[in-house]
This record gives sequence, C-alpha cells and structure tokens, in this order.
Amino acid sequence: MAKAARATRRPGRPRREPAQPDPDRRAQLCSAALDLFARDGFARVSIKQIAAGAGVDPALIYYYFAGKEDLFAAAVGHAVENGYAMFARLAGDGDDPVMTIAAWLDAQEGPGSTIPKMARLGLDYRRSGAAIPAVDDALRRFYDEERRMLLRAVRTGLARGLFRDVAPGPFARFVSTYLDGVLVRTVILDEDGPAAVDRFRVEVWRRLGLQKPPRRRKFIAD
Amino acid sequence: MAKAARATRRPGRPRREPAQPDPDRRAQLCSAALDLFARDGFARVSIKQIAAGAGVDPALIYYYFAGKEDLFAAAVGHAVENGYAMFARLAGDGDDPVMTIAAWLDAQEGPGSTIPKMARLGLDYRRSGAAIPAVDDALRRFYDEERRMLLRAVRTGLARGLFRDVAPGPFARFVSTYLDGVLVRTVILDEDGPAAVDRFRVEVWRRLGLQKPPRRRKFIAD
DNA sequence: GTCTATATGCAGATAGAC
DNA sequence: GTCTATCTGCATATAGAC
Repeated sequence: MAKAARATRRPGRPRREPAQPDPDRRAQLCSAALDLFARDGFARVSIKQIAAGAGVDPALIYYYFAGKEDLFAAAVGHAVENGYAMFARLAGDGDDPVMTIAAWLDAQEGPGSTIPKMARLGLDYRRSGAAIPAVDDALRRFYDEERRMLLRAVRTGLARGLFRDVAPGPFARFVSTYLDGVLVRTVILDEDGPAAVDRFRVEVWRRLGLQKPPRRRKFIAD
Repeated sequence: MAKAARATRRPGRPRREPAQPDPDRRAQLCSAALDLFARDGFARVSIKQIAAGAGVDPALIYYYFAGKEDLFAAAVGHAVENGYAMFARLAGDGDDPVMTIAAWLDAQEGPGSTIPKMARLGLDYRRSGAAIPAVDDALRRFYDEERRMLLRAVRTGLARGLFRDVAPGPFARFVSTYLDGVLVRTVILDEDGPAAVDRFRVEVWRRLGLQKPPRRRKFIAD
C-alpha cells in the first residue's frame, strides 16, 4: 500500500490490475472460475483447476489477477454482469408481465443459470468470513436488480388489471425467498428442482389470480 | 460392519475406530467440529482449529477418528442425534400441535440451533462432491424425522378440528422449503432471520385458520 | 502474453515418547 | 489417553525465460 497522496498510480510502471492485457482472456478466466467457484466453493477450487478449466497455465492467472481472492471478486462481478443482461432480457421480453414472471421462474433452475450460481456464490462467500467490498457490492446490486425487475412486472400487471390485488413488495419477497428454499432442498435432498418450481408456479399464478400457468417455455434465459 | 467373515476385526489388535476410549471426549470433539464445520464449511476448517476449539492437541483427533472426513461424518451424526432429541421434545411438549409448530418455528433461527446447522452442513457436504454413506443416511434421516414430526402435528390439529382444512403433505413441504429460503436470505443478504420467521409465522397461522400467532416463546428448543 | 521452474507455507496425517 | 516432533504433499504465489 503506497500510503495514499499520489503514489498509487505511477505512470511508467504498469501495475498488475490496471493494465489491460487481453480482455477476452480475462473474461474467459472469469467465466471458468465462476463455474468452478459456484459449483464447489472457493476453498475447494484450486488455481490449478481453474487454469485447467480455461486451458492455460496456472501462472497466467497471476498475470491477470492479483490472487485467488481477486479472481473470485472478478468472477462474481462477471456473474452480476450476466445477471443484469438476463434481467433486462426478461423484462424487455415483449413487456408482458406474465411472460416476464414466467420466464424468470424458468431461469431459477439449471446449473447454467446465473440465478442459482449467484446464490451459491453468495452463500459460500458469506460463510468464508472474508470481506471484499467489491463482492459485497456486487451481491447487493444483483439482488436489488432482481427485486426491481420483479416489482416492475408485478406493478405493471396490477396497473393493467391483469393480477388480483397483491402487495408487490411482500409478494416479491415471498416468491424470491421460496425459490431460494427450493434451491436448498434441491441441493441437500437431491429433490427435483424443475418439478418444485413447476409446483410453485401454480401457487404463484393462484396468488396473482391468473388461470393455469403457461407451459414451460423453451426459451433459455441465460 | 463385520460382514466380511472374520478378517475385519482381529481381536487382539484394537483398531482405530472400534476402540472406545473416552466417549465424553469423543462427543466433545464432535461438538467442537460440528460448530466449526457448520459455520465455515468443511474445506475451510482445519484439524488444528477444531483441536483448539476443543482445547486439545491436533494429534488427539487422529486417536479418536480415522481422519478429517471421518470426523465430519461423526459430527453430522452427532447433529442428527441432537435433532432427534429436539424433535421429540417439540412433539412431546404437552402434545399440543399448535405449540409444537410454534416451537419448531422458533427453533429455525439462531446459530446454536441444530436445524440451521444441519442445513449448512448439508449444503456444504453436497457441494463437496464427497460420498460418505454415513452422512447421506444421517441427512436423510434428519429430514425424514423433521417431516414426520411436522406431519403428525398437522394431522393431530386437523383431527381435533383446530386447523382449517389443509393438505398435510404439501403444507409441510411448503413450510419447510420457505424456511430454508429464509436461511439463505439471512446468510446472503444479512437479513433479519428472526423477523423473517415472525412474518412467516403469521402466514402459517393464517393458512391453518388460527388466530394471531402466540408470542415468541422464551423456550430454547435446542 | 504465456510458460517453466521454483520458493514458501500450511494442512493432513503418522511415529513414538510419556 | 495425550502430547511432541516430524513427514508428506499440495496450493498459493513469484521470478524469470521465451
């Protein structure tokens, strides 16, 4: 730590992170790291594994990142970007609140989806005891954005008279929380995640005063 | 298991696990390990930490257990024993289904409670990719027993005409799943767990057709 | 930018004294 | 039973060649 004043950014000597070597490679490493971190947890994943997953040498990781923690933070940031793009796609999908909510429910499952990945990353990170401001921010922003998208869909549906009267805030919280519970049961008890989401979809539709939920969409949100 | 004819258990030479040195110490080690595994996860906890937590030398762990995994399995088994005792206490508590369910809800929060501990252990274990039959069985038995206790309480309440008509199976699953979701939100978003449980209690009481939920009990189930 | 070679440290595990 | 001393291996991380 160069005490502060000016010393933090010497022009001539490029520092580890600020230099922009190969953005594609960086993204590739983030993506490989993200998959492994989300699946096995920070402590169980080695730099070697991540490098192997990306098809490069372990030492290269240290060219792009200051260390394992820095890579983790970057991977979480990468996931948040994915999430933002997904939420935008869901919300903009014809601006139909019913379809938005249906597509969001469909995005809850499958190991490739960003939503369960973020939940796993977040659980693991919180339990690590580590405090990385960039990760704290990223997690908060992700869940804030998800909530905003949901609230907007519910309010739009209410305004158009599509939904029975529900309180958007509590409703959004209820639905999000339940789906996190589904994730837990799926992991711990090896239950059928998609089936659990399907059952819940019926409950959600009932609460919104809608008819039978639409057939499961083929559309992969993520 | 002494399945294999005789070879597994030579009488003269005491093997690592079958010997029964000091049951109290063994339980103490399980308990210390349980707390740490549940809090930080298997991979982040070192034998050294566990020994320090129990106030003994790390080498002693290997006198009582065959290794870290064996200790983990024993700790999970220990937690299941705690859980059984707790469920029995909840169910036998005056045989009042309303109080049983209320006490069970109260037991959902607090890091000392076995229920969230089991959830954390289970999540961590499943993600580790390890396959330890003893742990698989223990997890299944814990959740089976919890479910049995819940179902019994609901059915008793229905039989006595205390509850509005609900389907016991789906209801039990719904409540358990939601509470797992509360755990996740509590950990990831640092939400107020007890407050979330209190809110949910209102919803549960409404579904059961009961009046205002009772005040939070002082009784610590665990 | 990417790799080879290597330093360093710590965690799991064992042998053996007491 | 419990501890001291120690071995082993792997993971993070760096130095430097290409």
